Amino acid sequence: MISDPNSERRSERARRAILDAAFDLVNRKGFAKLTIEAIAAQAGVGKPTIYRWWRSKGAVVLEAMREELGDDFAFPDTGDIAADLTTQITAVSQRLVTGRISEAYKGVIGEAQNDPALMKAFRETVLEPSIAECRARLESAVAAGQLRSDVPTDVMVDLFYAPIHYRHFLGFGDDAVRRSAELVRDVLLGLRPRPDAA
Amino acid sequence: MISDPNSERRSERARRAILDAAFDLVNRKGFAKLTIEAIAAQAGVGKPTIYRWWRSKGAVVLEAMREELGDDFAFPDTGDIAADLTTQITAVSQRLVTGRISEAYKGVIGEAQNDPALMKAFRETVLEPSIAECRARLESAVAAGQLRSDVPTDVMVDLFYAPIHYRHFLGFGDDAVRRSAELVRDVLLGLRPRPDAA
DNA sequence: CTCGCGTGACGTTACGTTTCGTTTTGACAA
DNA sequence: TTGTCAAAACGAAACGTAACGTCACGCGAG
Repeated sequence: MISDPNSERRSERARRAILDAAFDLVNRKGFAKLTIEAIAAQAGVGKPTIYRWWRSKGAVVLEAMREELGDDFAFPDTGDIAADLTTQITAVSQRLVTGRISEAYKGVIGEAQNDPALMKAFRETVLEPSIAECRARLESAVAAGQLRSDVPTDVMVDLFYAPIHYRHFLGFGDDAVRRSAELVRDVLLGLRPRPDAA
Repeated sequence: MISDPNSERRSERARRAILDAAFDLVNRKGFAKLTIEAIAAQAGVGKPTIYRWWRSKGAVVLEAMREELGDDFAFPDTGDIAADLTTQITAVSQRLVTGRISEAYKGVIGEAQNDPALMKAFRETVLEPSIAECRARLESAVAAGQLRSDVPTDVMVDLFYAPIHYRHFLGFGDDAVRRSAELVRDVLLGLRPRPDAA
């Protein structure tokens, strides 16, 4: 590990080339066959430059994915919670399974299983912003009386996000996308307010 | 890759030693730091013997985990679906997060992201038997009028299994176990039959 | 002048395979 | 049931290869 580089003198050109090369390579070769040496070669950069600024290839790919993703995690709010959830959950599922970041996403989470710092970074920069947007939308639906109020919204979030990730990581493939609308419909069957006390 | 060994002449002694060493090492070192060479050394076995019978360390660990797990995926059936689900989902969550197979489970699924054959084997030998048991129990509950009949039971299974895996893979740790009973309770709020047509 | 940069080389680790005796095993004969 | 024998799996060792993460060097930009 190289100690304490001065980030003010950092080369933006090298940084961009590294992230671009990493993102291109992870999609063409897959995360497992991605190497720091290949990133350096394609980026026209020295290996020490990569090791100077990132702890692992997982960290590089996370940052590349993070930039590809942008910082717009906004949830639509048309007033119709069923429509908004169907739109967004399907979109997220599609982005995970068939989208540009699919390989990077799987790879980072796989590596993060053995790298707590990487897991922390992934959750803070990718997962939690997305969860927060979803929960905010669900809370507004609860306030509008469109969803029951006796199930915590963070559990509701899990009911939508967990199946998407579960199906993605466990290799259900396109099936996960196809069934995402059905998932939203079925979960909403249970999350609608009910007049009686069952 | 070595071609077509005769499984009738296979050494059970070597097989046992390899699986035991793999399972011990994956728990002590973690899956990422597990190597075929270390397995061979600890098992007192030559590397070619491992490569002769398994395609990768993931395949070795899967088989070791599979044997540790046994083939009893039975779901309790006391007639009370809430109690049975709470018991079993909590148990499965605990086994995943803090149990003996935790490291092996995470490692195999991580490697399976880049190894379709391993993913297929994992699903067929571990995941699907467990899902089948869960779904059978849910179907009997539907038949008994304890659960609504307008949500497919395979979606119901996902509502319980997906959050467990999702929380495990995304590093929620012990929190996943602590909240599993709450999860069952909240999901059941929505899966109970409702008298009205909302 | 400083310090990040690219280059190239370093020792190390693990890969997956090959070679080579040794030992086990199933098949067959008595 | 028991003995023998060839085939094949075995353990050990060594191989070339790939990528690791680090270091030393000289260049060039701030």
